Amino acid sequence: MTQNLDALSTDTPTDYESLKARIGVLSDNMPKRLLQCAKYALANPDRIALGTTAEIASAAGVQPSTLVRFAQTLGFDGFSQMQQIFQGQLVGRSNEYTERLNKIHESGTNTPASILGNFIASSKQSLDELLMQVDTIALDKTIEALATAETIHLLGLRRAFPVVSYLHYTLGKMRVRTNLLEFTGGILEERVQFINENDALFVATFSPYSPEVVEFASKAFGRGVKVLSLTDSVLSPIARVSSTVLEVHEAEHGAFRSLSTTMCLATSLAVAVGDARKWTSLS
Amino acid sequence: MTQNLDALSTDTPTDYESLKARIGVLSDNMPKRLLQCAKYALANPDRIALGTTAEIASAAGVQPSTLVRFAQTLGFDGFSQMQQIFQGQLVGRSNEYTERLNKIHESGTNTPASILGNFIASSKQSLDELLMQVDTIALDKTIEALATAETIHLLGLRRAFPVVSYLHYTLGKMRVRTNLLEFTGGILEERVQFINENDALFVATFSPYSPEVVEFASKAFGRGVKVLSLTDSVLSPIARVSSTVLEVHEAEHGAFRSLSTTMCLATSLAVAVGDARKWTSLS
DNA sequence: TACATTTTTGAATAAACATTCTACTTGTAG
DNA sequence: CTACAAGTAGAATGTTTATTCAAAAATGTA
Repeated sequence: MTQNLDALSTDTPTDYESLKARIGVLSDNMPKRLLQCAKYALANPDRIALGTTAEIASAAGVQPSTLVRFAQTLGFDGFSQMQQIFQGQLVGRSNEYTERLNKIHESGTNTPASILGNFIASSKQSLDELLMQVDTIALDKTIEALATAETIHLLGLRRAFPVVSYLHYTLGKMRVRTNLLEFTGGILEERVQFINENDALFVATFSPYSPEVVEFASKAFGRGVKVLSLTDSVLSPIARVSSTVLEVHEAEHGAFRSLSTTMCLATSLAVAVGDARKWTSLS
Repeated sequence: MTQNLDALSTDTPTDYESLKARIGVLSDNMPKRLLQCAKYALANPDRIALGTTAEIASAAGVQPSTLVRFAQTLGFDGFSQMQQIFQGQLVGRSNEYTERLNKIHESGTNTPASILGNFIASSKQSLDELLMQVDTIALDKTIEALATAETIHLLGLRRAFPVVSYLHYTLGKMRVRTNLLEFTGGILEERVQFINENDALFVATFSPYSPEVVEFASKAFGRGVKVLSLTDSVLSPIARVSSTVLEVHEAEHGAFRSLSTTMCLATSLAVAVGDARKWTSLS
C-alpha cells in the first residue's frame, strides 16, 4: 500500500524497492523504447549498477540517450542518479551503515542505544561476510591440525588475548590439552623449545600486529611446528610464518573494533575440534 | 601453494582471490603510499568496485595517480582494469550467498563449514534479539556509572573472563582506570575492601554461575559499591546483588555457547563509556 | 489523408574521468 | 655532506562519459 503511494509520488525513488514499484506503475503507459529499458533494468540490475550508458544501451538494444530519458521519466535527474540506487542494492546497504555511523559519530549524537544498534548492524554484516569469504580449505586444515595435535599452544596479546583465552577455556572443557602462553617479560621466546613437534601453535593477532607474537610464531614455524593463525588481513606479517591462515574482518566504530565475528569463528573452531577429536578417539 | 605461485606469476590477476594473494606477496617491499592503497583496498573492496579514482583516492588519503600506480604495480594496465576484478567480486557475492548457505546445509551437520554456518546464523539471530530486547534504561545507567567511576573493577571467570579481559584492554586504551580481578586462590574476597565508594564493579557471569563471583559481588554490593552486571538471565543470582543488570542470550550449539553477541555488547559499552568520558572531561 | 503530438534518433557538447608527465621530495649509498 | 635513486604530488592531457538538442520518425486524431 505504502509502497504504491511512494511510487506514485513525484519524488525521486531513494531505494531499490520504491524504484521497482515506480517502474511497475509507470510501465502501463510507457512508450516502446522506455519499456524496453524497464524490462532490461529489472532483468539485469547488476549491469545497470556497473556498466556505462554506452554498454548498457547496446546490451538493451536502445540508444544511450534513451537510458537518460528513462531515468528522467522515473523522476531522476539523469542516468547517474538512478545508477546509484542500483549500486546501493548491489552492496547491500553496507555503505549506508558506515555512512550513518560516521555521521552519528561526527554530529556527537552518540547515545548508548545508537552505538549498540550500529555495532549490531555491522556485526551482522561482518558475520555475513565471514560466511561468504571464509577459506573453507584453510578452515578444514586448521581443524585437522588442532584435532591431531598433542598439545595446542595458544598465543595472543592485547585485543587477541580474549580470543585465545576463550579457546583455552572451551577446549579445556573438552579435555583437549592446551597451553595458554602469557607474556611475562622477555621470557616468552625461550619457550619455543618446549613446543613438541607433535604440537600445534595457534596464534591470533590483529593490526597493529605485536612484534613479539610474530617473532615467536616465526621461530616456532622455523622449527617445523604447525602454526595456525587467525588474523585480519592478508597483509598481516603472521601470514608468512603460518601453515594455515584464517581471515576475519571485524565490525568497527571509529578506532574501535568489536570481537563479535572473531568469537563466532573461535567458537566454531572449538566445537569442530571437539567433534573431530571424538571421532578419532572412537575409531 | 598454488595460490602463491599464481601470485608470483607476472600475469594480471583474474579474480579477487589471486589479487589478494598478489597484494600479500608484493606488500613486503611496497612503498608507503602504495601500502596505504593496499590496506584501503582490502578493507573497502566495495568502494573500489563502485567509486571513481578521485573519490577512492580522497577516502584512502592518497592521490588519484597513486591508485593508478598501485594497479600497475599489481600487474594491471591501469586502475580501470583492476576495478573490474573488484566489481566481479561484488556481483558474484550477492548471487552466491543463498547458494553457499544451501551447500553448507546439505553438507551435513558435522563439517567445520556447517558448524560455522550454524553459529553465524544463530549469532545473527541472537544479535537481533539483543537489539529488540535490550533494556535501554539499564544500558544508560550502566554506562553512566562506568563513565563516572574513579576506577572500574572487572570480574569474570571461566567463559566470562574473555569478556572482562577485553573490557580491561579496550577501556585501558581509552585511559580509563580499570582493575582486572583475577582469581588466585581464596585471596579474592579480601580485595573487596580495596574497592572505593567512588568506584564501580563490573561483573560478568553466565550459567553455571560461579559462586565465588556472586559471593564477591554480594559483599561489594553490601558495602554500597555500584555493581553493574552482565549475565544471561534475570534468574541469575547476580541480579539480586546488582545496581543494573544487562541480559544477553547467546547463540548455542549443543552444550557450547558463543561469545559473539556478548562481545558486541561489551564493545558498545566500552565505546559509549569512552564517549561519555570525553564529554564530561571536556565540559 | 492531413495535421498535431509524442517519441526516437544520432550527432554535438560539456563535464568527468583515468592516465601520463614533470618537478619536487625523500631516502640511501658512497 | 654529496650524489644518486626511488617515490610522490599535482598539474596537464587525451579519452570516455553522461547529457542535451535539433531533426526525423512514429503515433494518434479528425
